[in-house]
Amino acid sequence: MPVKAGERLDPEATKARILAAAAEVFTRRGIHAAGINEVAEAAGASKLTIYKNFGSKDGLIEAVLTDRTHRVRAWHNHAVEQAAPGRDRILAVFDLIASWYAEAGFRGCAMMNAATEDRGQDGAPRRLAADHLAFYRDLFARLLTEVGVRDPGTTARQLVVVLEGATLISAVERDPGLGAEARVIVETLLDAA
Amino acid sequence: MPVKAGERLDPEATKARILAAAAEVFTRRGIHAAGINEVAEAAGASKLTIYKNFGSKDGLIEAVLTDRTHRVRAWHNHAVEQAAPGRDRILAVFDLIASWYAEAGFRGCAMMNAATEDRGQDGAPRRLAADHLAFYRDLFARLLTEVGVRDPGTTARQLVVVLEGATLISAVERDPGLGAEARVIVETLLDAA
DNA sequence: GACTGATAGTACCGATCGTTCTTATCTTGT
DNA sequence: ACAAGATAAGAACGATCGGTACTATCAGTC
Repeated sequence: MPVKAGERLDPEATKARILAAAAEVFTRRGIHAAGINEVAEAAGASKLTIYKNFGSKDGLIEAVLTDRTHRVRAWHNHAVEQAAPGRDRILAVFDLIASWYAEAGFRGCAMMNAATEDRGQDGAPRRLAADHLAFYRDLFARLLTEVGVRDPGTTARQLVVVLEGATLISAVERDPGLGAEARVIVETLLDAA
Repeated sequence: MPVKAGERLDPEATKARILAAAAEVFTRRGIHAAGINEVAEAAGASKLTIYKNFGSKDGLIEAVLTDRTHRVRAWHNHAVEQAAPGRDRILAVFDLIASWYAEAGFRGCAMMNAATEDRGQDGAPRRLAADHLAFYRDLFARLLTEVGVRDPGTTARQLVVVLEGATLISAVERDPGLGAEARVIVETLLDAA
Protein backbone atom coordinates (compact mmCIF):
# COMPACT_ATOMS: atom_id res chain seq x y z
CA MET A 1 0.00 0.00 0.00
CA PRO A 2 1.76 3.13 -1.14
CA VAL A 3 0.80 5.75 1.41
CA LYS A 4 2.20 9.23 1.46
CA ALA A 5 0.49 10.78 4.44
CA GLY A 6 1.59 13.73 6.50
CA GLU A 7 2.60 15.56 3.37
CA ARG A 8 1.16 18.96 4.28
CA LEU A 9 1.19 19.34 7.98
CA ASP A 10 -0.48 22.73 8.07
CA PRO A 11 -3.85 22.04 9.71
CA GLU A 12 -5.32 25.31 8.49
CA ALA A 13 -4.39 24.52 4.89
CA THR A 14 -5.89 21.06 5.22
CA LYS A 15 -9.11 22.49 6.60
CA ALA A 16 -9.30 25.04 3.80
CA ARG A 17 -8.66 22.34 1.23
CA ILE A 18 -11.52 20.25 2.62
CA LEU A 19 -13.82 23.26 2.67
CA ALA A 20 -13.07 24.09 -0.95
CA ALA A 21 -13.54 20.50 -2.08
CA ALA A 22 -16.76 20.12 -0.13
CA ALA A 23 -18.13 23.35 -1.59
CA GLU A 24 -17.39 22.10 -5.09
CA VAL A 25 -18.89 18.66 -4.53
CA PHE A 26 -21.97 19.99 -2.75
CA THR A 27 -22.55 22.52 -5.50
CA ARG A 28 -22.11 20.05 -8.34
CA ARG A 29 -23.93 17.05 -6.87
CA GLY A 30 -26.25 18.42 -4.21
CA ILE A 31 -25.72 18.29 -0.47
CA HIS A 32 -27.83 15.23 0.26
CA ALA A 33 -26.68 13.34 -2.80
CA ALA A 34 -23.00 13.84 -2.08
CA GLY A 35 -21.40 11.53 0.48
CA ILE A 36 -18.53 12.14 2.84
CA ASN A 37 -16.46 9.64 0.90
CA GLU A 38 -16.90 11.73 -2.19
CA VAL A 39 -15.80 14.87 -0.39
CA ALA A 40 -12.81 13.07 1.10
CA GLU A 41 -11.71 11.82 -2.30
CA ALA A 42 -12.14 15.25 -3.90
CA ALA A 43 -10.18 16.87 -1.08
CA GLY A 44 -7.44 14.25 -1.08
CA ALA A 45 -8.19 13.87 2.61
CA SER A 46 -9.25 11.01 4.81
CA LYS A 47 -12.60 10.82 6.52
CA LEU A 48 -10.78 10.92 9.83
CA THR A 49 -9.46 14.38 9.04
CA ILE A 50 -12.86 15.61 7.96
CA TYR A 51 -14.50 14.42 11.18
CA LYS A 52 -11.61 15.77 13.29
CA ASN A 53 -12.11 19.19 11.75
CA PHE A 54 -15.86 19.43 11.37
CA GLY A 55 -17.35 16.87 13.72
CA SER A 56 -20.12 15.67 11.44
CA LYS A 57 -21.54 16.09 7.97
CA ASP A 58 -23.89 18.75 9.31
CA GLY A 59 -20.88 20.55 10.77
CA LEU A 60 -19.16 20.42 7.41
CA ILE A 61 -22.26 21.72 5.65
CA GLU A 62 -22.55 24.60 8.08
CA ALA A 63 -18.86 25.44 7.71
CA VAL A 64 -19.11 25.38 3.92
CA LEU A 65 -22.17 27.64 3.89
CA THR A 66 -20.71 30.03 6.46
CA ASP A 67 -17.51 30.32 4.45
CA ARG A 68 -19.52 30.84 1.29
CA THR A 69 -21.75 33.61 2.61
CA HIS A 70 -18.74 35.46 4.00
CA ARG A 71 -16.96 35.23 0.68
CA VAL A 72 -20.00 36.48 -1.21
CA ARG A 73 -20.45 39.38 1.19
CA ALA A 74 -16.83 40.43 0.87
CA TRP A 75 -17.08 40.06 -2.88
CA HIS A 76 -20.10 42.38 -3.09
CA ASN A 77 -18.76 44.87 -0.58
CA HIS A 78 -15.57 45.17 -2.57
CA ALA A 79 -17.38 45.56 -5.90
CA VAL A 80 -19.67 48.21 -4.46
CA GLU A 81 -16.75 50.22 -3.12
CA GLN A 82 -15.09 50.08 -6.51
CA ALA A 83 -18.11 51.61 -8.23
CA ALA A 84 -18.86 55.32 -8.29
CA PRO A 85 -21.28 56.37 -5.54
CA GLY A 86 -24.93 56.59 -6.51
CA ARG A 87 -27.07 54.46 -8.74
CA ASP A 88 -24.06 52.75 -10.31
CA ARG A 89 -23.28 51.06 -7.03
CA ILE A 90 -26.62 49.28 -7.08
CA LEU A 91 -26.21 48.25 -10.67
CA ALA A 92 -22.69 47.06 -9.86
CA VAL A 93 -24.22 44.36 -7.68
CA PHE A 94 -26.23 43.09 -10.61
CA ASP A 95 -23.30 43.34 -12.99
CA LEU A 96 -21.41 41.14 -10.57
CA ILE A 97 -24.13 38.51 -10.42
CA ALA A 98 -24.47 38.62 -14.21
CA SER A 99 -20.83 37.59 -14.53
CA TRP A 100 -21.43 34.95 -11.85
CA TYR A 101 -24.25 33.40 -13.90
CA ALA A 102 -21.84 33.03 -16.81
CA GLU A 103 -19.31 31.04 -14.81
CA ALA A 104 -18.86 27.39 -15.67
CA GLY A 105 -20.50 25.16 -13.12
CA PHE A 106 -22.87 27.87 -11.89
CA ARG A 107 -25.65 26.16 -9.92
CA GLY A 108 -27.43 29.01 -8.20
CA CYS A 109 -27.11 30.40 -4.70
CA ALA A 110 -25.58 27.82 -2.34
CA MET A 111 -27.52 29.16 0.63
CA MET A 112 -30.92 29.01 -1.07
CA ASN A 113 -30.12 25.59 -2.52
CA ALA A 114 -29.20 24.23 0.89
CA ALA A 115 -32.30 25.70 2.52
CA THR A 116 -34.43 24.24 -0.27
CA GLU A 117 -32.92 20.79 0.18
CA ASP A 118 -33.68 20.99 3.88
CA ARG A 119 -37.35 21.95 3.38
CA GLY A 120 -39.12 22.11 6.68
CA GLN A 121 -36.09 21.81 8.93
CA ASP A 122 -35.04 24.78 11.00
CA GLY A 123 -31.35 24.00 10.99
CA ALA A 124 -28.24 25.95 10.10
CA PRO A 125 -28.91 26.03 6.35
CA ARG A 126 -32.21 27.86 6.71
CA ARG A 127 -30.76 30.27 9.25
CA LEU A 128 -27.76 30.99 7.05
CA ALA A 129 -30.01 31.44 4.03
CA ALA A 130 -32.15 33.94 5.94
CA ASP A 131 -29.00 35.77 7.07
CA HIS A 132 -27.78 35.82 3.49
CA LEU A 133 -31.02 37.42 2.33
CA ALA A 134 -30.77 39.92 5.18
CA PHE A 135 -27.28 40.86 4.01
CA TYR A 136 -28.56 41.67 0.53
CA ARG A 137 -31.47 43.59 1.99
CA ASP A 138 -29.21 45.68 4.20
CA LEU A 139 -26.72 46.26 1.41
CA PHE A 140 -29.42 47.46 -0.96
CA ALA A 141 -31.09 49.56 1.73
CA ARG A 142 -27.79 51.31 2.40
CA LEU A 143 -27.13 52.00 -1.27
CA LEU A 144 -30.72 53.12 -1.82
CA THR A 145 -30.47 55.52 1.09
CA GLU A 146 -27.37 57.00 -0.58
CA VAL A 147 -29.32 57.75 -3.73
CA GLY A 148 -32.19 59.16 -1.69
CA VAL A 149 -35.14 56.96 -2.56
CA ARG A 150 -38.30 57.47 -0.55
CA ASP A 151 -38.59 54.04 1.06
CA PRO A 152 -35.20 52.26 0.94
CA GLY A 153 -36.42 49.25 2.90
CA THR A 154 -39.27 48.47 0.53
CA THR A 155 -37.22 48.92 -2.60
CA ALA A 156 -34.40 46.88 -1.10
CA ARG A 157 -36.74 43.95 -0.57
CA GLN A 158 -37.89 44.28 -4.15
CA LEU A 159 -34.33 44.09 -5.40
CA VAL A 160 -33.70 40.95 -3.36
CA VAL A 161 -36.72 39.33 -4.98
CA VAL A 162 -35.35 40.14 -8.41
CA LEU A 163 -31.86 38.95 -7.51
CA GLU A 164 -32.96 35.59 -6.16
CA GLY A 165 -35.55 35.05 -8.87
CA ALA A 166 -33.02 35.67 -11.60
CA THR A 167 -30.46 33.45 -9.85
CA LEU A 168 -32.89 30.57 -9.51
CA ILE A 169 -34.12 30.74 -13.09
CA SER A 170 -30.62 31.15 -14.46
CA ALA A 171 -29.56 28.01 -12.61
CA VAL A 172 -32.59 25.96 -13.66
CA GLU A 173 -32.51 27.03 -17.32
CA ARG A 174 -28.74 27.33 -17.57
CA ASP A 175 -29.24 30.77 -19.06
CA PRO A 176 -26.71 33.46 -18.16
CA GLY A 177 -28.96 35.98 -19.90
CA LEU A 178 -30.95 36.39 -16.70
CA GLY A 179 -28.22 38.70 -15.48
CA ALA A 180 -29.04 41.28 -18.15
CA GLU A 181 -32.75 40.78 -17.57
CA ALA A 182 -32.40 41.38 -13.85
CA ARG A 183 -30.53 44.59 -14.53
CA VAL A 184 -33.35 45.90 -16.71
CA ILE A 185 -35.92 45.10 -14.02
CA VAL A 186 -33.78 46.83 -11.41
CA GLU A 187 -33.47 49.97 -13.52
CA THR A 188 -37.23 50.08 -13.89
CA LEU A 189 -37.74 49.69 -10.16
CA LEU A 190 -35.14 52.38 -9.44
CA ASP A 191 -36.83 54.76 -11.85
CA ALA A 192 -40.11 54.24 -10.05
CA ALA A 193 -38.70 54.43 -6.52
CA MET B 1 -50.87 -9.74 11.91
CA PRO B 2 -54.12 -8.04 11.15
CA VAL B 3 -54.17 -7.46 7.47
CA LYS B 4 -56.96 -5.82 5.59
CA ALA B 5 -55.72 -5.77 2.04
CA GLY B 6 -57.70 -5.44 -1.13
CA GLU B 7 -59.98 -2.89 0.45
CA ARG B 8 -60.22 -0.48 -2.44
CA LEU B 9 -59.80 -2.31 -5.66
CA ASP B 10 -60.00 0.71 -7.92
CA PRO B 11 -56.50 0.90 -9.41
CA GLU B 12 -56.97 4.50 -10.48
CA ALA B 13 -57.97 5.57 -6.99
CA THR B 14 -54.99 3.74 -5.52
CA LYS B 15 -52.65 5.44 -7.96
CA ALA B 16 -54.13 8.84 -7.15
CA ARG B 17 -53.84 8.16 -3.44
CA ILE B 18 -50.14 7.30 -3.82
CA LEU B 19 -49.55 10.39 -5.93
CA ALA B 20 -51.18 12.65 -3.34
CA ALA B 21 -49.27 11.09 -0.46
CA ALA B 22 -45.97 11.24 -2.33
CA ALA B 23 -46.53 14.88 -3.18
CA GLU B 24 -47.15 15.67 0.47
CA VAL B 25 -44.14 13.73 1.74
CA PHE B 26 -41.79 15.07 -0.94
CA THR B 27 -42.92 18.61 -0.23
CA ARG B 28 -42.59 18.33 3.52
CA ARG B 29 -39.38 16.33 3.77
CA GLY B 30 -37.58 16.84 0.48
CA ILE B 31 -37.39 14.39 -2.40
CA HIS B 32 -34.00 12.91 -1.58
CA ALA B 33 -34.61 12.79 2.14
CA ALA B 34 -37.94 10.99 1.84
CA GLY B 35 -37.82 7.25 1.32
CA ILE B 36 -40.22 4.95 -0.47
CA ASN B 37 -41.17 3.41 2.87
CA GLU B 38 -42.27 6.80 4.09
CA VAL B 39 -44.39 7.38 1.01
CA ALA B 40 -45.91 3.91 1.29
CA GLU B 41 -46.86 4.46 4.92
CA ALA B 42 -48.34 7.89 4.20
CA ALA B 43 -50.34 6.48 1.30
CA GLY B 44 -51.50 3.43 3.21
CA ALA B 45 -50.10 1.47 0.30
CA SER B 46 -47.50 -1.24 -0.03
CA LYS B 47 -44.21 -0.76 -1.81
CA LEU B 48 -45.28 -3.43 -4.25
CA THR B 49 -48.17 -1.26 -5.38
CA ILE B 50 -45.93 1.78 -5.74
CA TYR B 51 -43.45 -0.09 -7.90
CA LYS B 52 -46.25 -1.72 -9.91
CA ASN B 53 -47.66 1.71 -10.70
CA PHE B 54 -44.57 3.84 -11.11
CA GLY B 55 -41.70 1.46 -11.77
CA SER B 56 -39.11 3.24 -9.65
CA LYS B 57 -38.64 6.15 -7.31
CA ASP B 58 -37.60 8.30 -10.27
CA GLY B 59 -40.81 7.28 -12.02
CA LEU B 60 -42.80 8.29 -8.98
CA ILE B 61 -41.00 11.62 -8.77
CA GLU B 62 -41.69 12.33 -12.40
CA ALA B 63 -45.36 11.38 -12.00
CA VAL B 64 -45.75 13.60 -8.95
CA LEU B 65 -44.13 16.57 -10.68
CA THR B 66 -46.11 16.07 -13.87
CA ASP B 67 -49.34 15.89 -11.92
CA ARG B 68 -48.36 18.96 -9.95
CA THR B 69 -47.51 21.14 -12.94
CA HIS B 70 -50.77 20.20 -14.64
CA ARG B 71 -52.76 21.09 -11.54
CA VAL B 72 -51.00 24.41 -11.18
CA ARG B 73 -51.60 25.24 -14.82
CA ALA B 74 -55.29 24.44 -14.59
CA TRP B 75 -55.49 26.42 -11.37
CA HIS B 76 -53.99 29.53 -12.98
CA ASN B 77 -55.92 29.18 -16.21
CA HIS B 78 -59.14 28.98 -14.26
CA ALA B 79 -58.32 31.97 -12.06
CA VAL B 80 -57.34 34.06 -15.08
CA GLU B 81 -60.61 33.30 -16.82
CA GLN B 82 -62.53 34.31 -13.74
CA ALA B 83 -60.89 37.75 -13.67
CA ALA B 84 -61.98 40.66 -15.83
CA PRO B 85 -59.96 40.96 -19.05
CA GLY B 86 -57.07 43.38 -18.94
CA ARG B 87 -54.55 44.20 -16.29
CA ASP B 88 -56.59 42.50 -13.57
CA ARG B 89 -55.96 39.15 -15.15
CA ILE B 90 -52.23 39.52 -14.65
CA LEU B 91 -52.67 40.66 -11.08
CA ALA B 92 -55.03 37.74 -10.51
CA VAL B 93 -52.09 35.40 -11.01
CA PHE B 94 -50.21 37.14 -8.24
CA ASP B 95 -53.24 37.26 -5.98
CA LEU B 96 -53.47 33.52 -6.40
CA ILE B 97 -49.85 32.93 -5.47
CA ALA B 98 -50.21 35.30 -2.51
CA SER B 99 -52.92 33.06 -1.10
CA TRP B 100 -50.73 30.06 -1.89
CA TYR B 101 -47.87 31.49 0.20
CA ALA B 102 -50.25 31.73 3.15
CA GLU B 103 -51.20 28.07 3.04
CA ALA B 104 -50.02 25.86 5.88
CA GLY B 105 -47.12 23.68 4.79
CA PHE B 106 -46.15 25.97 1.90
CA ARG B 107 -42.64 25.01 0.84
CA GLY B 108 -42.14 26.80 -2.46
CA CYS B 109 -42.52 25.63 -6.02
CA ALA B 110 -42.26 21.84 -6.24
CA MET B 111 -40.73 21.97 -9.72
CA MET B 112 -37.99 24.44 -8.78
CA ASN B 113 -37.29 22.57 -5.55
CA ALA B 114 -36.93 19.28 -7.41
CA ALA B 115 -34.67 20.82 -10.05
CA THR B 116 -32.57 22.41 -7.30
CA GLU B 117 -32.19 19.11 -5.47
CA ASP B 118 -31.03 17.51 -8.70
CA ARG B 119 -28.39 20.16 -9.38
CA GLY B 120 -26.38 19.24 -12.42
CA GLN B 121 -28.50 16.35 -13.62
CA ASP B 122 -30.47 16.70 -16.83
CA GLY B 123 -33.33 14.44 -15.80
CA ALA B 124 -37.07 14.79 -15.69
CA PRO B 125 -37.15 17.29 -12.79
CA ARG B 126 -35.08 19.87 -14.64
CA ARG B 127 -37.07 19.39 -17.83
CA LEU B 128 -40.37 19.71 -15.99
CA ALA B 129 -39.11 22.78 -14.15
CA ALA B 130 -38.13 24.41 -17.43
CA ASP B 131 -41.54 23.54 -18.89
CA HIS B 132 -43.20 25.01 -15.84
CA LEU B 133 -41.32 28.27 -16.30
CA ALA B 134 -42.28 28.24 -19.97
CA PHE B 135 -45.93 27.90 -19.02
CA TYR B 136 -45.75 31.00 -16.84
CA ARG B 137 -43.90 32.86 -19.56
CA ASP B 138 -46.48 31.95 -22.18
CA LEU B 139 -49.39 32.76 -19.85
CA PHE B 140 -47.98 36.18 -19.03
CA ALA B 141 -47.10 36.88 -22.65
CA ARG B 142 -50.67 36.13 -23.67
CA LEU B 143 -52.14 38.34 -20.97
CA LEU B 144 -49.65 41.12 -21.71
CA THR B 145 -50.55 40.99 -25.38
CA GLU B 146 -54.19 41.48 -24.38
CA VAL B 147 -53.35 44.68 -22.54
CA GLY B 148 -51.21 45.85 -25.46
CA VAL B 149 -47.74 46.23 -23.98
CA ARG B 150 -44.94 46.94 -26.40
CA ASP B 151 -42.81 43.85 -25.81
CA PRO B 152 -44.93 41.12 -24.17
CA GLY B 153 -42.14 38.54 -24.27
CA THR B 154 -39.68 40.68 -22.37
CA THR B 155 -42.17 41.78 -19.74
CA ALA B 156 -43.43 38.20 -19.38
CA ARG B 157 -39.92 37.03 -18.53
CA GLN B 158 -39.65 39.81 -15.98
CA LEU B 159 -42.85 38.71 -14.29
CA VAL B 160 -41.58 35.13 -14.09
CA VAL B 161 -38.44 36.36 -12.34
CA VAL B 162 -40.58 38.22 -9.80
CA LEU B 163 -42.90 35.25 -9.31
CA GLU B 164 -40.13 32.73 -8.69
CA GLY B 165 -38.05 35.11 -6.60
CA ALA B 166 -40.98 35.86 -4.32
CA THR B 167 -41.88 32.18 -4.10
CA LEU B 168 -38.34 31.18 -3.14
CA ILE B 169 -37.94 33.89 -0.52
CA SER B 170 -41.38 33.29 0.92
CA ALA B 171 -40.51 29.62 1.35
CA VAL B 172 -37.09 30.25 2.90
CA GLU B 173 -38.24 32.98 5.25
CA ARG B 174 -41.70 31.54 5.90
CA ASP B 175 -43.11 34.95 5.09
CA PRO B 176 -46.45 35.08 3.25
CA GLY B 177 -45.95 38.83 2.86
CA LEU B 178 -43.91 38.25 -0.25
CA GLY B 179 -47.17 37.85 -2.14
CA ALA B 180 -48.12 41.48 -1.55
CA GLU B 181 -44.56 42.57 -2.32
CA ALA B 182 -44.56 40.72 -5.60
CA ARG B 183 -47.81 42.40 -6.57
CA VAL B 184 -46.33 45.85 -5.99
CA ILE B 185 -43.30 45.00 -8.12
CA VAL B 186 -45.55 43.70 -10.87
CA GLU B 187 -47.65 46.86 -10.88
CA THR B 188 -44.50 48.92 -11.23
CA LEU B 189 -43.29 46.79 -14.11
CA LEU B 190 -46.67 46.98 -15.81
CA ASP B 191 -46.74 50.76 -15.44
CA ALA B 192 -43.35 50.95 -17.12
CA ALA B 193 -44.10 48.42 -19.88
C1' DG C 1 17.28 8.55 16.82
C1' DA C 2 13.13 7.98 19.52
C1' DC C 3 8.78 10.57 20.33
C1' DT C 4 4.66 13.20 18.95
C1' DG C 5 1.06 14.82 16.02
C1' DA C 6 -1.26 14.91 11.77
C1' DT C 7 -2.61 12.41 8.14
C1' DA C 8 -4.08 8.80 4.26
C1' DG C 9 -5.87 4.55 3.51
C1' DT C 10 -8.93 1.10 4.65
C1' DA C 11 -11.71 -2.03 7.06
C1' DC C 12 -15.66 -1.93 9.65
C1' DC C 13 -20.33 -0.90 12.01
C1' DG C 14 -25.29 -0.21 12.25
C1' DA C 15 -28.79 2.08 9.78
C1' DT C 16 -31.20 3.08 5.82
C1' DC C 17 -31.71 3.22 0.97
C1' DG C 18 -34.15 1.44 -3.46
C1' DT C 19 -35.82 -2.70 -5.03
C1' DT C 20 -37.62 -7.49 -5.19
C1' DC C 21 -40.04 -11.32 -3.40
C1' DT C 22 -43.30 -14.02 -0.60
C1' DT C 23 -47.49 -14.67 1.69
C1' DA C 24 -51.98 -13.85 3.22
C1' DT C 25 -56.11 -11.31 2.54
C1' DC C 26 -59.55 -9.09 0.20
C1' DT C 27 -62.83 -7.91 -4.03
C1' DT C 28 -64.69 -8.96 -8.28
C1' DG C 29 -66.41 -11.83 -12.03
C1' DT C 30 -68.17 -16.09 -13.30
C1' DA D 1 -68.11 -21.93 -4.94
C1' DC D 2 -64.18 -20.73 -7.15
C1' DA D 3 -60.60 -18.55 -9.94
C1' DA D 4 -58.22 -14.27 -10.93
C1' DG D 5 -56.41 -10.04 -9.79
C1' DA D 6 -55.11 -6.43 -6.65
C1' DT D 7 -53.29 -5.33 -2.54
C1' DA D 8 -51.02 -4.87 2.39
C1' DA D 9 -47.56 -6.35 5.20
C1' DG D 10 -43.14 -7.16 5.64
C1' DA D 11 -38.92 -10.08 5.04
C1' DA D 12 -34.83 -10.02 2.41
C1' DC D 13 -31.09 -8.23 -0.64
C1' DG D 14 -27.19 -5.64 -2.08
C1' DA D 15 -25.60 -1.06 -1.99
C1' DT D 16 -24.52 2.98 0.26
C1' DC D 17 -24.86 6.10 3.99
C1' DG D 18 -22.70 8.67 8.22
C1' DG D 19 -19.49 7.67 11.49
C1' DT D 20 -15.58 5.01 14.05
C1' DA D 21 -11.40 2.29 14.64
C1' DC D 22 -6.99 0.78 13.26
C1' DT D 23 -2.68 0.95 10.97
C1' DA D 24 1.13 2.78 8.49
C1' DT D 25 3.55 6.75 7.08
C1' DC D 26 5.23 11.16 7.09
C1' DA D 27 7.15 16.04 9.27
C1' DG D 28 8.87 18.27 13.01
C1' DT D 29 10.88 18.23 17.96
C1' DC D 30 13.61 16.87 21.61
